[in-house]
Amino acid sequence: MKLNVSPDIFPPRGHEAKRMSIVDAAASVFCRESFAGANIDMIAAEAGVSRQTIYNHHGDKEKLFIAIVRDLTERCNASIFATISTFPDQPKDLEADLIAFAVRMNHNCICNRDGKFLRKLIQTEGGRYPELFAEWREEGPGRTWPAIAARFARLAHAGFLDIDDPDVAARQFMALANAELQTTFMLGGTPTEDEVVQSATNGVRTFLRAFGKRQHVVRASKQGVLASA
Amino acid sequence: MKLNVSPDIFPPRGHEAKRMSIVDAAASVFCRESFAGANIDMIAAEAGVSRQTIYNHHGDKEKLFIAIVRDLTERCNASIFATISTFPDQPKDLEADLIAFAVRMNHNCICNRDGKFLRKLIQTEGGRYPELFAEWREEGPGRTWPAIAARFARLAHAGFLDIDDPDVAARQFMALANAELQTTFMLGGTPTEDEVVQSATNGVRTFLRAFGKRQHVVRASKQGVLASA
DNA sequence: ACAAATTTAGACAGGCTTGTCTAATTCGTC
DNA sequence: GACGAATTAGACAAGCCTGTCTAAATTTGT
Repeated sequence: MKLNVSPDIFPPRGHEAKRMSIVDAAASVFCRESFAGANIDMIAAEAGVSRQTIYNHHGDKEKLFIAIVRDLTERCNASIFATISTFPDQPKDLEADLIAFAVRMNHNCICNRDGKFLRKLIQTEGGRYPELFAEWREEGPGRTWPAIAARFARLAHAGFLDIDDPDVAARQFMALANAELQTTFMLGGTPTEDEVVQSATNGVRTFLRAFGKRQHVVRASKQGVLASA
Repeated sequence: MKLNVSPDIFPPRGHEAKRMSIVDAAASVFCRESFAGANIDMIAAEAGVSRQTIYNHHGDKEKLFIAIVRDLTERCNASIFATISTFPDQPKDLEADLIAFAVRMNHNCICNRDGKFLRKLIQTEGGRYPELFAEWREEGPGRTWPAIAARFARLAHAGFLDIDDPDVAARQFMALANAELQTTFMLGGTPTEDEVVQSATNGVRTFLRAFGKRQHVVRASKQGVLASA
């Protein structure tokens, strides 16, 4: 009798462990060397696995690459949705809460390993596998942007922001939060904690100068942001 | 006696023509295939030149690549400075003039051939030649950002904008103007004219909501977004 | 401890690429 | 038209990489 909880077809457990270490190593090597520059021996060495095992698991280099992108897309999406769920729906301090959200977004979805790798692979190999990356576009941006926009719409509806088009606002929010990190991202670098916070702070302040309720709130005297605490 | 005006060592003129077509083709192929995936025969074919000629001109694949990046950096810098010189110092219609400037920036420096190629090469191969791309960073962003910031500072000083930190404002301006084009850029695509104008328009409007001179003057009763129109 | 499945190291053919070389050809100039 | 420089096509060795194959060693479940 099997005590196997998951309905997977793969019998043992070391098998899955190998599979994961292959995927990890492959992502790293494909990012560092590009698809054409990567070779299976590097990946095998970095995964601590023999070359043949990689072929056993994934068939060939191209199938391996596709598996990596699908894997990264899935994991990144999970991170993004998890982070979106921490969006401040009822902020105590709107500025501070949005800054913290922007910083979380950076940490969990953009600057972390998966985020960096996926971004690099899309940029580098996007042209080579149109259908694969079209798939990413639908599953990724196609689903996450509306989710972020919905949160801003709710915040606006609750009276915290003055937004015409939530979709535009969502994209501008992220663009502003990362405005100072663009050059670093271009070169594949990772910004320091301070840089992330700095960029998020400046970005959110500008965002609130544009979309924050101004004197409307104070005008009626009591229904202010602080009142919700 | 030579009538050669330039002090170059290369005698004829067809020589230079070949050199240029090699550089063009190499940029295109390196971008499409990545450094490792590109091969000299492709470049030779696309340049309409024999393989040996490429070796005569550039020595080897790596030297050729470096020459391409230097060449693109130089040309892109020229475009950027030329475009910066069209910044609206004395705007008649601030919003319209800034939108037009943002659109020019996109056309001449980001969506054009050189801009797309240089960006792609930096993203793709940035990690492989740290010194080369450090050089780009100094010559490119290191010089262009301050130039843009200076223009915004002047505009603020002239009373058109309310800006604390011109460097931050410059980065945020560009980030906002391109906010809606990020996904397209990621995949190496070129946005349509409409998309560029749309993104620039939305970006500049938000920028002006944040930094435009507002109702300080009007505060007493007439303050509306519409008042700024 | 045993049997089945998996992994490993290594060898291997086939293909592709770089960079060199040579001999013939073309180009630009006088 | 003639000269010299540049270009061309093609062959070439050397190296690297993919993907397959084998036989041995290891792991896994019972």
